[in-house]
Amino acid sequence: MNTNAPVDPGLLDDLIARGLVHDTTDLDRLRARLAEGPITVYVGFDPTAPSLHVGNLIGLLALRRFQDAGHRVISLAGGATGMVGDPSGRSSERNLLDDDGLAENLAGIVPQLRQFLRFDDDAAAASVLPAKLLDNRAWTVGKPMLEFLRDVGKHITVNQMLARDSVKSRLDATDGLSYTEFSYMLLQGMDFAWLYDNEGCELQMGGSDQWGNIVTGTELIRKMHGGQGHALTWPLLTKPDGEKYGKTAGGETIWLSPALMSAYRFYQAWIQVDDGEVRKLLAQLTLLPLSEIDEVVTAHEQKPHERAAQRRLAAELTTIVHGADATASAVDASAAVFGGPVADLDRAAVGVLAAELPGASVTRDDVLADDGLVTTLVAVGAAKSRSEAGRLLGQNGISVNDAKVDADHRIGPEQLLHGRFLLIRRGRKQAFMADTQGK
RNA sequence: GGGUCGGUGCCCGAGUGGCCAAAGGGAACGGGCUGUAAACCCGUCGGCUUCGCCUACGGAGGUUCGAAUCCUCCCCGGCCCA
Repeated sequence: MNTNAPVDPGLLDDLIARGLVHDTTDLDRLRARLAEGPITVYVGFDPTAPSLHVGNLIGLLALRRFQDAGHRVISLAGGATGMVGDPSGRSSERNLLDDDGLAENLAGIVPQLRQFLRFDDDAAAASVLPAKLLDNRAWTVGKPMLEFLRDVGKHITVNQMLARDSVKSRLDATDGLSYTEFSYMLLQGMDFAWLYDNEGCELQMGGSDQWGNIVTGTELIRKMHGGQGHALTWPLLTKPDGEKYGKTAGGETIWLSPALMSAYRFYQAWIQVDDGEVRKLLAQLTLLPLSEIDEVVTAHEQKPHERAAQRRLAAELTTIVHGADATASAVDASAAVFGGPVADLDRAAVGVLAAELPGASVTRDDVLADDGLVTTLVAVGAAKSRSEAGRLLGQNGISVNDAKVDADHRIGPEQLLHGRFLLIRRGRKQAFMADTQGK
């Protein structure tokens, strides 16, 4: 490897301009180090769920930005740390994952980690340094406890651990903090120190809630190896009200896995973003150059009703996560749902909707029954219960194939699109498909 | 281990024998206005076979005509003491 390979000198300033730098250890030193040549950097992802979600997107893209800028990146699957649970940013104790759950989550996440970076041949083709994917179980699982206490624990005082915000807030809270979670920062710190020692990794990045964990790592690097580690954190993605980002209009987590959230729903989540948020999100979550982002935003401000900025944001993100084809389908489906009458859609277009929209299959008899509407609303997920379905109907919140319906509405066979489908809308933004499959 | 305070609906938080499916706030959802935006206004916000019934106030019993509210035991957490 040519350690003198050219690196993009503008990387750090670009990150700052995008609002992606919340805090760093000694910015000047980091800047100087980055100027010297490729650095090895890592971001860790704990398998807390079977898929990554928007919250992880900044981290994935951060690695991508570093790789594109000529650096060597490591994405770390937290198979070990995931067993313990990070108390950072949480007000209550985590439930421990069992082995099966952990294995399942890892199986879901690891391919996603691969998806965002360039490995081996792909890296060669793009002439960037190949990315590396590691699992911290490799150096953690077999670690004897006494060795851990002597090698790692000895270097960190409980005094500093107690001073961490993540710990302090939990000490003040009524739920307390278990010793297990308290120890989390040592495990993560050990990761950084191990990567420094074995992979030459000098920089760890993460959300601002990771600061304490990361700095524990730089501390260990200094004490165990006499080296200099750097930390860089970005602000957590939050909504204007300070809530963590990651929920859709329907209140569901924005997952990256198509199995958990279709491309259409993912696309819609971004289309609906507030005007005030869109520039920030474009800057932080896309790879578009800032100059282009400013153009898009300016255009949007001139004709806000066209929602060009939201469309661009949604398209960019959906492409990154789901690919160009899925994005095209999502755009088509969106046009169908929010465009003209669905009765005009051909069979293929309805098929796309059926695939992209949440929904369910129901029997023709159930749909056509006296209470078929309510039954269908619940089956399809438009209402959580029959009570809620009734309420929504009473509030004028439901339409079937574009037409508002009331509680007395009875579904007739002529309403079935292409003899089998029903487009159900709840409110302005949510759409569902019922499919009788001719049954 | 002892003492003490506490565990209420998605969250926070009132309630301390009937008027409680449980105040108030937040979130969320629907309607109106819009641009699939914000703000604002109105409404809803446990379930069901919905003018009634069922389930629910950490768990299990008990007292009572009647309990989220009283008693007993248990579980969990905070704080103080050991």
